[in-house]
Amino acid sequence: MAIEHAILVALSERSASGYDLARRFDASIGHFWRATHQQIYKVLARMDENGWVETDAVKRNGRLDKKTYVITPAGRNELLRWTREPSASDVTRSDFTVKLRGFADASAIKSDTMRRRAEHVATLAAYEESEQRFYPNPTELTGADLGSYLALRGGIHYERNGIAWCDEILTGINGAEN
Amino acid sequence: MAIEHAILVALSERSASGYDLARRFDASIGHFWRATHQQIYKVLARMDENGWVETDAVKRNGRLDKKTYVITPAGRNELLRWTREPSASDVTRSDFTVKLRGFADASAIKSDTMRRRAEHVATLAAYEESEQRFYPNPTELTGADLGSYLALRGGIHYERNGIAWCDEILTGINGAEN
DNA sequence: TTCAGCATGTAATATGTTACATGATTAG
DNA sequence: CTAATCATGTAACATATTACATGCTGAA
Repeated sequence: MAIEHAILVALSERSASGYDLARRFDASIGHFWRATHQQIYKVLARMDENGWVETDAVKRNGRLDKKTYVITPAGRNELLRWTREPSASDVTRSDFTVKLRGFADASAIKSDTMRRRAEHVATLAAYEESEQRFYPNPTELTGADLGSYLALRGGIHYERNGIAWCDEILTGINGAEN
Repeated sequence: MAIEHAILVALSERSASGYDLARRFDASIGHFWRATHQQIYKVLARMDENGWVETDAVKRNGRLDKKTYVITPAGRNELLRWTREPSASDVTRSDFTVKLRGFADASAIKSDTMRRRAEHVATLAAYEESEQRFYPNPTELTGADLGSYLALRGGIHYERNGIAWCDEILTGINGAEN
């Protein structure tokens, strides 16, 4: 009961095909909810049965129809109902933290930490570019734009935090070596 | 291929029954990897077949044996092998961020944010207490103790970051109201 | 005697991943 | 003409959750 809602949010921003949604999940939404196209197609079919979405199918000689999914009033209603429920706390499953805690090989952990740090730096740069480009005047935002901006800010916080933690890990490991 | 490793880490610290592991997953390890007792029992059975763990079963008249799981050399080997692989980036699935991005009901999001902030504050306090109690001299730590400490530090960073983000969300929503 | 905690598990269901399958269109 | 991108899906498998089932022990 949650990928449905992520899809509803995506469709409330803009109608899309399954393929299109998959790409959007790879890009912005994927930063806090990942989904493959196979899963998206299955869930969309179920949501269609529920009446949360409608399709606008376009025939394509011989091939499967191209479908554009549109959120229905019932879908918007469901999104609203779900928004009003307290949200479950985030389940962060972190292989890396398991590894760190096990500490089976200090030098492997060290190089993994450096690799992760570089990933955080790259993602942060991408987020900051989006921030500058799309939200030059954050204090003037309202509604869905404000929500998207605050979600992006969450990503920025998360990446900065990740970098700081990596630095602390590296300092800790280097200190223990001497 | 990951809850196995979390269990191996737990068992490398200390042998335990399935029930015991479930409790440890509720407590410290559960902060970065959650698992129910049902899942743990199933996975332990598989790990036993793989030879990663051994059981030290105690008969209990009529009832199912009480089993204490012990990590084997093969299990330690597997843990080492896995540690040396680069770790997959964390999959953070955040209902809350989906909600925030959808922004279907500002006042519901506001109260949810306040609730989450309080959770972060409480968890942070618990972590900081552990830090003070168990790691009074962090610069002297080595090996698994250092790993556990750095994992805890990750939790502390995470909670502080969560609080800062909640504050930013609340400021943003309050600003948009005026 | 009742409730919490210890202790083990099965079964059904839901969710998510990986592999496979097909074919058009467009840019180099 | 070849590779990438658009576009849809099925099938098999793996993983995780929820409901159910059982029974002892010790404290209030």
